[in-house]
Amino acid sequence: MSQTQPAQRQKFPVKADSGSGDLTTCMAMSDILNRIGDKWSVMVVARLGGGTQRFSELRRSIEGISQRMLTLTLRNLERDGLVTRTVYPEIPPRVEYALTELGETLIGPINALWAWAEAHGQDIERARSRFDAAQ
Amino acid sequence: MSQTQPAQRQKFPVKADSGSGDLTTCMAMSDILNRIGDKWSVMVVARLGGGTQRFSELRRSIEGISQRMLTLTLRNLERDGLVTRTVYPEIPPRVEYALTELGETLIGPINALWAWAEAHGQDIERARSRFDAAQ
DNA sequence: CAGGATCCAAATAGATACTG
DNA sequence: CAGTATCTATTTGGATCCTG
Repeated sequence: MSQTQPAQRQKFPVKADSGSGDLTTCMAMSDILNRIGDKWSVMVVARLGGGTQRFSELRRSIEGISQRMLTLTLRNLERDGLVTRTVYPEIPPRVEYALTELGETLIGPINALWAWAEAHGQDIERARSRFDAAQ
Repeated sequence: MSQTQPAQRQKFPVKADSGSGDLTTCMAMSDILNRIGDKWSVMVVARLGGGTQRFSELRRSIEGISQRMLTLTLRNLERDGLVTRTVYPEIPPRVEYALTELGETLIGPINALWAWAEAHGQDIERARSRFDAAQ
């Protein structure tokens, strides 16, 4: 809704040239999905899209996430260069997380997906009920 | 997406108050990600974005997918109303899969993600190496 | 050809306890 | 506060065999 959408000139590699040209893209895609397609990453990125947040703020704002999973999710996002982790050597400790520039570029696509979810969630729900009833 | 049926969406405890309406979207988002964020769904949808395909065509075009996973993935996509399954009573059997209208609407967001993956795959790769080296 | 059924290995997630 | 460390439960995914 608010974020900039990256210009998108590229069509799908559906009609792949028979070369292996977009195998790399497939792999990259698979990779990306393994990263942001997990249970919590998108939620975290979305949250950080609103600005820097501390660990406990994230934990409170993401309903249902366990401490462990938040830690792991943040670690992985940091590893992939999507999130920065800043430790302030105070007592009690304070650690702040923020999106990197790379992380910010993800917000566009995520928003697109978010919008889709918002628009078609009920369609899926209904399709599911119909399908289940038919069994 | 298991041997049994469920693949239930994540249940988020809904706060009574709000006014933010954010939680519903969160639930829907969680839902969507559980569907299309799995290991193969996006690949299958992408493939079907190019038009109707038979089971074995899909299997060949999606490197590394097992028969079982393709079956399960297609079943779930069908259940969610994203894909249609058409059986032709011939011998040997022919089964064709295609996107529904709902499924087609997913292609936009998926393309956005795809483009992102294409554009930033190397960045992630490099960030990862750097992070791992720093440990 | 397009799967269904089983079995098993691996990856993920949650709960709990502990720490600087 | 912001984590680690463990242990366990659940979910996945793959291999293999079987069928109309």
